[in-house]
Amino acid sequence: MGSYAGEGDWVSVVDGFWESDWVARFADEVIAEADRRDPKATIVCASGLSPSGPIHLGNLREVMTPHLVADEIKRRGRACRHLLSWDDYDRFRRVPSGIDPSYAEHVGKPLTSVPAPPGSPHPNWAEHFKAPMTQAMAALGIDVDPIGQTAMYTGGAYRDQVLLAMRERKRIDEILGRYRTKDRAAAQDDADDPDGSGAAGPGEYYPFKPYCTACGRDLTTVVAYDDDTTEMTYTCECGHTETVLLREFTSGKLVWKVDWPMRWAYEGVVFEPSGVDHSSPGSSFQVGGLIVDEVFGAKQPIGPMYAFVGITGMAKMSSSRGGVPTPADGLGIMEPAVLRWLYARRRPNQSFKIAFDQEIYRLYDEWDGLTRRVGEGTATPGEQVAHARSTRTALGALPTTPRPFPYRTLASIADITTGDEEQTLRIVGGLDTADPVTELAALRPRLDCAERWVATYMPADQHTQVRAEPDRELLASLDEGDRAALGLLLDRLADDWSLDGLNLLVYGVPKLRAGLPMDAGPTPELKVAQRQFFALLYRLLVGRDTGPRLPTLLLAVGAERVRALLAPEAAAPAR
RNA sequence: GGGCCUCUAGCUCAACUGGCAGAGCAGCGGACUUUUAAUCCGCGGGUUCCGGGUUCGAUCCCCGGGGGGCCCA
Repeated sequence: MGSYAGEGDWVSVVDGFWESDWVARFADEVIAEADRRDPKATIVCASGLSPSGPIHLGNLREVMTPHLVADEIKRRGRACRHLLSWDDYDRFRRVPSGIDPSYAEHVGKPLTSVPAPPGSPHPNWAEHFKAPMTQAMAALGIDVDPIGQTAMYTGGAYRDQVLLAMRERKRIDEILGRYRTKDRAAAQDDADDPDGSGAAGPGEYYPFKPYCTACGRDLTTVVAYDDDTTEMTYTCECGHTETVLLREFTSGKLVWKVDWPMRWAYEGVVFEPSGVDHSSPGSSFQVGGLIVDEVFGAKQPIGPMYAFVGITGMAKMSSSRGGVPTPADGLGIMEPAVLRWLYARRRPNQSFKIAFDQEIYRLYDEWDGLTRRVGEGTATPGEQVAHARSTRTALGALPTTPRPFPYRTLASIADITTGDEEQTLRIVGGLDTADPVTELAALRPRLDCAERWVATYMPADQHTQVRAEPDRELLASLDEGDRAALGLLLDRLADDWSLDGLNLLVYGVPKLRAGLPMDAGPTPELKVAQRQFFALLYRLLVGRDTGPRLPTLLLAVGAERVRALLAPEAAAPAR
C-alpha cells in the first residue's frame, strides 16, 4: 500500500474535528461491527449499480456513501476495501424510449449480451453505461474494486452458493412467502418480476434463473432439479429444452432477492447502503437480511438508507440526453471537491437538491466562504470535516483551482466573451490588480465549469446580448446632455483601456458633465446622475437597464464596437 | 391500503446519540466614487408542525394527530 499524499495534512489538522460528522459515526459503527465479526479481516464496504441505463446523480449516493465511510476507515489506519458490484448480468428489461424498437429481441438477455446503443464505442450495453461512471468516479477520487457479476457468474465463482441456494429452495420460498402479497399465478404472469419473489410456476420454486443457451434470454422455466446429481432441466419460451449439471452450468443467476444476500455472505460485506425504496416490507434488503442469515449463515451489513437526490434547473435539458443528469454532467459545471461536498455535508437520510440553475452561484459562494473560514481557522469542526472530506481522500488531494474567483463573476465573464480566451484573459487580468492573473490555467478547472454552465444551463433571458446594431431610435432621442456625456466617454475611451481606467472613466463622465474634476467626491446628485448614465450605457450596449459591471462589459465588447454602438452619429441611418 | 423518511429564523441547514436553540444566505441599516461587482460593520427572542406522555430537564425519547417527500401495492 502506497503512502498517502495527504498524510501530512491529516496530522497537521486540529485533533477532534474528524469525529464530528455522520461519516465518522458510521465508521465507528462499522469498525465495531467488523471487530465483532473478525478483527483481523479487511473491512468490506460495498456498493451496487445496475448499468441498465445512465447512472445518475442519485445513484452516485450509492457509491459516495460507502466511499466516504471507507475512506474514513482507511484514514484511521484500518485495512478496508470498497467493492462496487456491477449488476451487469441482470436481464435487459425493456427497450428505453429513443432506442430502436428492434432492441426488443434482446429483452431478457444479460446486459453484457446486449449490443451497445448505436454509435457507442463500447462492446455492449452494460459497458456503455459503466464507462462514464467509472470516469466520473476517478475524477471524484472514489477508489473502488469493481466486480462484474457477469464475470463472476459465468466464471463459476458462485457455484457453491448457487448449489446451496437450490438445496435450500424450500426455505427461501417460505421466506419470500412471508411477504408475498400476490398469489403465485399472478406472480407468474408478471413477466418482469424483477425481484424474483414470485414463484417460478405451478411447480416447485427455484431461486436460479437460467439464461437459455440457445437464445440467450431468461424466458426459461426450471422444470426439474436433483440435489444429488445437480441435474437441472429447463425449458425456454424459444422452444429450447435441455438438461444440464448445475455444478458445471454457468449460464444463469440467482434471482435478485437471493443474489444480493448471497454476495453479502460471499464478500463479507459489513457496510452497504440502500435507497429508500428498500425500506418497504418485503423489500430486497429486508428479505435479504433473513436469507443471508437463514440460508447463507452470514450477517447482513449495516445498511443505512439514503434519500434521493433532486435536481433544480434542468427544465431546459433536452430529453434526448435522457433528462436525468449524471455525475459527468455534474462535474461539467462544478469542481470535484464541490460535488463531493454536496454528498459529504448531508447525512444519507437527508434528501438534497443539486443546482443546475442559478442557485449554483449561491452554492459556490458558500463553498468559497467555507474554504476561507477553514483557511482562517474559524470554521466549525463540522465545517472543517466536511471540507476535508471533500478536498482529499486516502489517495491524495483533489484538483483545485489556483485562483478561485467567484463563480458568478466567471460566469458573467464567460457570458460576454462567449469563451474567447484572449478576451477572457484580458478581463480576468484586471480582476486582481495587486496580483494579476497572467494565464487562464490558474482559473481552471473552475473557469471551464462556469463556461459550460453558461453555455448549457444559463436561462436564455439571463444571457447578456450585446447589441448587433446601434439603437438608432434611442440615440436619436437623446438630449444634449446625454450626447455630450457619450462624447466625453468616447473621447477618453482609449486613454486607459483597463478595468481600473474604465471604471474611473464611467464614474468620471457624470462628474465632468457637472463641472467637477474627475477625482471629485460623491454627492447624492452625482450618484443619481451616475446611475442614469450607467442605465443609458446598458440600454445602448445590451438593450437593458442593467448588466455586468461596465468596465468588464466595455473590455469584453471591445473599443471598436463600443464606438459603433454609442456614437451619436450612428443615429442617422446607415445609408 | 401498507411502509420508510422528513417538518427548527423568509430560505438552506446546525445543535457532539436529553442539558440555557445556532450558522450561512436573503433582508434591513451603515461605510466605500460601485451597477447583476467586491469588501467591511451593525441588526436574529423563532409556539423548534400540533396535542399528550416519560424526565429534575425534550428540538432530540414514547404515543396520537397534521403537512411534505419517496417507495410498495
